[in-house]
Amino acid sequence: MPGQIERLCIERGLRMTGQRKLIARVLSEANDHPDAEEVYWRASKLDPKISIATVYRTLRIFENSGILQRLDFGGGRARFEGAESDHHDHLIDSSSGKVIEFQNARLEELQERIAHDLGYRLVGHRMELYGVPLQQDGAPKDTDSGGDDSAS
Amino acid sequence: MPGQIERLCIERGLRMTGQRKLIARVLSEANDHPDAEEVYWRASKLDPKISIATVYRTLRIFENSGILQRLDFGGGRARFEGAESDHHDHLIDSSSGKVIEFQNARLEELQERIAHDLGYRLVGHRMELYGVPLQQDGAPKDTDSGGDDSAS
DNA sequence: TTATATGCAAATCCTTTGCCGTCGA
DNA sequence: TCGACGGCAAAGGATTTGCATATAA
Repeated sequence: MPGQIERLCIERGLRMTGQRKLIARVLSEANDHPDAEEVYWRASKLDPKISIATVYRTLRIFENSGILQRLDFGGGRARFEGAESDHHDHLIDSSSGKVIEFQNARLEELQERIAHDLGYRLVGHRMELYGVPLQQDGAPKDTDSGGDDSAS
Repeated sequence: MPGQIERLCIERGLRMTGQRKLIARVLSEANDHPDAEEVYWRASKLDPKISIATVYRTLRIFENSGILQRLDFGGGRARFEGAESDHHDHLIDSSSGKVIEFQNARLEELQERIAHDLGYRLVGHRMELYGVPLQQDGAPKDTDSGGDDSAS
């Protein structure tokens, strides 16, 4: 039983080699947003002979086929997630690096409207929120804070 | 009369060398979001002997001092803008690469709320909208479109 | 004077590519 | 079969860094 990613590969007519099946499987089983090296490590456990070049090539092919979504949370390395899932954005926990997915219709709607008001048709967007856990006590008030780009 | 960037440098006690003054000036005069190489070209016109290494080093120092904001519009190179200006987000014209700045209070508010509802205190965020000019005729209806990361 | 900056070139990091043997359809 | 694919190592692009010299304070 092929995973969702492999199924999509077949749908798009991609040649399914052992390596691609493996990478597809790794991605289907991932609940996080691994970077290329991480995908490589996971795939290596199942096939120690796989090459990092193949991983990069395959990720790019999957991305170009609309099977994967390339993400950028800063830190210089691209990260990936399946593109099939319904749209969502990410909140990155600045203290732990943990990534939380969320959806918000009003947000989407607002973005469309903003783009439209500026004379554009929205064709894509990227949004990441960076936050620290509330709980405990934490800072009493807000903290406008400039954007903190690095999340390594 | 030092520009705004140089003034901030002095405030933070940074040693003001000729190169730093130059780079500060280039940044103060920029109305766009230049990358390191672009800053280098502009600075080179005023001091042909300046090194690209100095530009990179200086940009990083300014960023770490909270004087500059590092941006990432895809394309693999970091871009910069002064951090002093009031907060805004960016809309990138996918067809021309042009960058438009905008502000939207409801958006900010909504982001704060989303983070809070997820149990986080927002400490930063990054948002870019990618769009194509409306005008003319264009596609009749919407086009959800997956996220298009590249804007080179 | 003296710690800090700059220039230059080599080094790093992530990612892509040329070449050639291998393999899926 | 045969063109597409994978492995290896070298190439690339952006950015950083070691080292010796120059310079701001």
